[in-house]
Amino acid sequence: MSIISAKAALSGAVPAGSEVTVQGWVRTRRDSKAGCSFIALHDGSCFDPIQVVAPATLPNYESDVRRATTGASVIARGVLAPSQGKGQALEIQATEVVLVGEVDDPETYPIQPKPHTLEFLREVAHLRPRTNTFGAVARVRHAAAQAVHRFFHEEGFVWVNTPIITASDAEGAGQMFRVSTLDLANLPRTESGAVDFSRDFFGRETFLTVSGQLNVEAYCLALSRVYTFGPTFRAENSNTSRHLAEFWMIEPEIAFADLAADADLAERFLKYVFRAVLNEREDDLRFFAERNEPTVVSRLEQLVETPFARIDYAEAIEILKRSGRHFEFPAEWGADLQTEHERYLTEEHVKGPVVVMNYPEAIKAFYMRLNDDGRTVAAMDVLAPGIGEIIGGSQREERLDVLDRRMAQFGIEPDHYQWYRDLRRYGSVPHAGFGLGFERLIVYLCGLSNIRDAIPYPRVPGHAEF
RNA sequence: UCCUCCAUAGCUCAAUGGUAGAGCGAUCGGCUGUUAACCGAUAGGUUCCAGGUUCGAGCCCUGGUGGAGGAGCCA
Repeated sequence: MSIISAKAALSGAVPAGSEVTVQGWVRTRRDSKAGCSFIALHDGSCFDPIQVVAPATLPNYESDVRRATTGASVIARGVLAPSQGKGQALEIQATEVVLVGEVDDPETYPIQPKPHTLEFLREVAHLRPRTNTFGAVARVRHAAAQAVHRFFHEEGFVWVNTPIITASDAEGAGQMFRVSTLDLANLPRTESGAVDFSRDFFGRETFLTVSGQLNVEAYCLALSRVYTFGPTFRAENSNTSRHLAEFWMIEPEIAFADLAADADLAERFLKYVFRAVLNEREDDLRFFAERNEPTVVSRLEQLVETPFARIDYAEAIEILKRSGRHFEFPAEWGADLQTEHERYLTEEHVKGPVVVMNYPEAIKAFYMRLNDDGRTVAAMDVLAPGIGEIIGGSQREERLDVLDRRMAQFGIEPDHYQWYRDLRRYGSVPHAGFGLGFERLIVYLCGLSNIRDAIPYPRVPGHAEF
């Protein structure tokens, strides 16, 4: 008698008539005076639970089966058989039911068999994976993460684990979390009274990383095609449905490549990941389409099949000006595109995904390559209907003299970036890359409205419970 | 950080300044190869906290705390 998952039981992978064991948690139990109880048992292996039919003739029927309330853990052995009822093709005709862990107070068990608000479920983050929604999010997140690694692996990329703890100053990417073992109540001081970080664990100030990009560039200029995929931290006090203090970022970097190659990579990447999730998590996506966002499947299918348009920033500004649309912030050359601008471009003008390229140099980061016109940099944003900006990237400045000028212009201390400058001194090549926040991808895939539901344990200002 | 809205039973929400209610969930019973079943009954309340106004505050005022949406910043 083999132990099988609900997925194996329901998918036909195990032939009907087999003696099997299933184990999981009770979603609902319905008692029938016909002489049995119906237990909807979920184990997370797929969206649907497996129905266990427990006959009243079981010796522990009154003592255990009738106490298997919502949330209890159960092992059931029996025959996988065609269901006599409608609603499922197969079910377990149980010959033995073991109540492994009961719910000691059913009244206060938070996950009741009824709809809950996502806000409430955030307060019980340790139990919310037992719900339809968060089980499905977890499976989609896994499928997407696997697809990310598979895509890069198949394209010959090397996964580089850039450091979590970094001594690099924020290059304008945001506030950083300090990492220190100093005694906060008794800080060592220098003669001038400043905190003496030379006595800290690393002998200097250190922080949690805000990006692995600069580190991964070094590996790019050796291994040619590399990427990072790991946790990233921002200490910004931003309380929105789109920001987390701890999130996962994906940052590929390619050598001997320009911005056009970067945009091509971004397009292939998104299509690969979306196609994989469409193929692998059809059950979960169907649920999200019913529950969250009706277009969640159709918009993914459309994005996979539509070639991404490419327009210049300057062209985008002209399109916005000619649109006749009133924007809260008028589109002007030199200003960054607002959310309302991005949505107009992708949802109404292009009516599909679009890559906007070559932004004014003053509004972009110091490491982005200065174009020959001297006023724009080789930066790109990928915009998609229903979400707006999903990827940001650039060709990097590979010329040391230009990089030094840009660092000076942005007021960046060159001493902290000697190793980064070295990459331009020893065998520099044109290279490019992009970054995207993994949770924003999950929000889009699942049709969620708050990024706090796209990560198991969200960290935001004021909250690090669980 | 700024703006707006919100906070009442385990959950979702009602309640003109005058006796705090319903649905769902839970418990018990009934019924049924059931489908987040159905029918009946029962239990369940510091109305977020601290002040204030009033004969009387869930409701009005002040200050907190917490939540949501939007903005800015960004991924």
